[in-house]
Amino acid sequence: MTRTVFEKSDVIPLVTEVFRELGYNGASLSKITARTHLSKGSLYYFFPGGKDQMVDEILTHIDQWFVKNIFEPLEENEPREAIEHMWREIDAYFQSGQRICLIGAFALDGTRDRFATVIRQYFVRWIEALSAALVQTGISKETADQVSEETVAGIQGGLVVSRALNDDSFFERTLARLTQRLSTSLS
Amino acid sequence: MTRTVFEKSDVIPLVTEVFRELGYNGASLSKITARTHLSKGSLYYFFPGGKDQMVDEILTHIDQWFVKNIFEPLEENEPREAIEHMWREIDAYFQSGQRICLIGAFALDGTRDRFATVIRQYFVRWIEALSAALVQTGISKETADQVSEETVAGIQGGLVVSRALNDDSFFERTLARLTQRLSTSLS
DNA sequence: GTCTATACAGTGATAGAC
DNA sequence: GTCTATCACTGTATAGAC
Repeated sequence: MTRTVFEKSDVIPLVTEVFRELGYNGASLSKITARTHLSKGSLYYFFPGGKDQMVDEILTHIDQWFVKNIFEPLEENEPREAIEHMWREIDAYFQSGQRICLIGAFALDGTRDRFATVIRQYFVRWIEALSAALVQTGISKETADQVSEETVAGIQGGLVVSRALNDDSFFERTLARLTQRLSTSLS
Repeated sequence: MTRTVFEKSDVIPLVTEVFRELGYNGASLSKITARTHLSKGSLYYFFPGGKDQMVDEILTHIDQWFVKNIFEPLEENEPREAIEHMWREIDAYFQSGQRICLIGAFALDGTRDRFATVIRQYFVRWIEALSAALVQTGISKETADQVSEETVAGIQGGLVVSRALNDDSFFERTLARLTQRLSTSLS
């Protein structure tokens, strides 16, 4: 009889995937226990506040990942390099379109209002960080804002349609088009 | 004591808005009864198959609307005119971003697998109809396909981010950018 | 075509043993 | 930090009166 002992840092990624696949309401406690192999007791040990606390921590966790791996590099590093880095990270993170953006999905859901601040901040910071990097390369603030909005929305749209078609290549093509548009606006 | 009597054609739009706001799992029968002022009994009279039948008919209803108002015009009318017509209809349909695309939202949800065929077909036909119209204007099939994919994904992304930011103007700007891109590729 | 009453499974949450 | 047992409640669905 094996007995696995977890810490919270192990649990969050597990629970995240359940919400990503099933959405807020679809991810019932029994579904979560089934897929994580953690009992309700254990789940409530880690998250006394229940599902709301789970989602709160999940969103914070995702946000932190993006801050560290995408936003801060855009804000602090050499801009052209940081932008190339962003494309590689995004493709890897969304697993070429197989993985959706939980924050984007929650934005469409009735879930939005409950977590409005985190959801909003995530997109605001992404767009602003990208725009600031573009300005650094010498293009105008106006163009930079436009291109940034187009890029971030384009990624989200690529995820939606890629999943609707059940075709990863759609996301890949979307990423390729957006990358090219962005580098065109740089030169 | 007023007593309202409905037919199915009255009921579908009402129920649609509940699913649009709350998602498949969020739209419980009690929420639906509360917002439509129809009892469970009446709901099951119209949809004996329960929620699944509701969603089936809702998606078909939405699809038919798009076929009639967007896809067929693109396929049959003068292409430039049909494309301009599409932009106007899309802006009105999504109420400048206040209304989400239910089919897109379901694509992100665990709901996708249950209604995979309708969801897929909707996007396939939209992209193909738009591409065909573009080819009619004389541009190459390759470019037309690219621009069509970019446009349809862009609209979806605009809806996601607009709702995440709780800012209708984001959707309006997205539509404006996409319109311009599209007309640029025409000339 | 409307409704209420009812059945019964699944839900989120808690208590307490190990 | 793990688990099972149990709670009140909400979920979908059905039956039958009007």
